[in-house]
Amino acid sequence: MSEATMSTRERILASAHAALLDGDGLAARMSDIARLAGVSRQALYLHFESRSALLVATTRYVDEIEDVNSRLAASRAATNGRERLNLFITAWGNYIPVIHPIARVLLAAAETDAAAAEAWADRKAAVRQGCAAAVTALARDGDLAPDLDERSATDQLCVLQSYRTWEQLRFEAGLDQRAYLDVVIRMANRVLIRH
Amino acid sequence: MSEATMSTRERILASAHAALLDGDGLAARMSDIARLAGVSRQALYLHFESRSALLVATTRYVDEIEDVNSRLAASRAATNGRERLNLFITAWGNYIPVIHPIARVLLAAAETDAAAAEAWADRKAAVRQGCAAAVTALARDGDLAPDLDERSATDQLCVLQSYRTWEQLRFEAGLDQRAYLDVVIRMANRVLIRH
DNA sequence: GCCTAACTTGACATCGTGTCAAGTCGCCAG
DNA sequence: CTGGCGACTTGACACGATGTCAAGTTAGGC
Repeated sequence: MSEATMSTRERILASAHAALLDGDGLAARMSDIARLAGVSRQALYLHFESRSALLVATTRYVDEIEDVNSRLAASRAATNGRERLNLFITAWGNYIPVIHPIARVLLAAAETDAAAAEAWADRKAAVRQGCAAAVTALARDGDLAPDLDERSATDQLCVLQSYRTWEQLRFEAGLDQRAYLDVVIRMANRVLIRH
Repeated sequence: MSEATMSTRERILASAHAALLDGDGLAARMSDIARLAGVSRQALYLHFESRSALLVATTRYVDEIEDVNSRLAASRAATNGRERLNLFITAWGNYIPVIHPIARVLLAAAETDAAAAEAWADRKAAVRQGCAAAVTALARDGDLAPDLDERSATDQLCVLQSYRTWEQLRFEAGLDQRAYLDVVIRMANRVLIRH
């Protein structure tokens, strides 16, 4: 979709996305986004209630153009639990960098804004569902560690799959994306799998 | 130390601590802290350069009155690596709730303020040192999983010990402190220990 | 040619941080 | 006793960001 054919709303979302990608996205102001979109600052408020609402909408917009659903669908095709676990970790783990710039700002907004907090909670619920499905598949195969119930196993997998874990391993430990995936897959397998 | 005998600076720090503990600490304004301390808002700026500087100082203040050092010292007395690992996880894991209200706000400030970011980085470096020491002790005993080097083992332990992991397990998974410790100890043992 | 929806323009309220200058008060040295 | 100093107060102000408001412009459909 070229700039010219996009509706104003779409141009705003695309510009918000761009503003968050670039440099210090956290500092992106409404006026910056408006300038990028080539509209007035007030136009933003005609389409979105508030900065938080715009951030939430931008998150959904990126989910859509990056097609998060089909990325995650792959893991559902796995024939056994262990494969499903690894495919899910890889699919989600490779999506995190894509939404990271937006997630960062959304999370900051969530500290003070209820709508942003809820939007973030939704995402996490979705990830948790994926984790739970992988755990269930493991349990069905008899591969789940015998001291774990599915609930606790899901909690533990969620921690390993979390956005914060990715942030820490990538930026604090200094791993590259490949090494991050290797580490998380290793940890998940040791934590969850019977052996 | 009674209120009356405290220096103004100490009263400000104690009030900042109280303000962050209570309810929505993130919303604590300079004027709230001043009111609690019984001084003018400007007095805060006579003792601290900025809100961030006050937050950083408050963190150190709490570390001091809660004696974080002696809490962590216990694990250094362990006679073997596995004991040291579990003692360290317990000691730090039990300190997290204590600094949590302050850490939350400091972290939020760190998103935009370099001094706050550095203060937080310092804390994490200290935790990492503790993690590294536990890993080294495991390696010396020959208990470290053979596919791990100490560097990567430390990265993995740091994730499990992180403030964010605590937050997620306590507030999102809904575990109580005891269950949190059990989960992290279990994960750390499965991830790190040869078996 | 008129009407309407979408957008612009510019002014304004609000809130929190941080700064400034002048004033007050108690205490200590000479 | 007094003068001065350091610590704190008071009130005003600048600034930057969000969000609101009212009036004006413009392009397209009828």
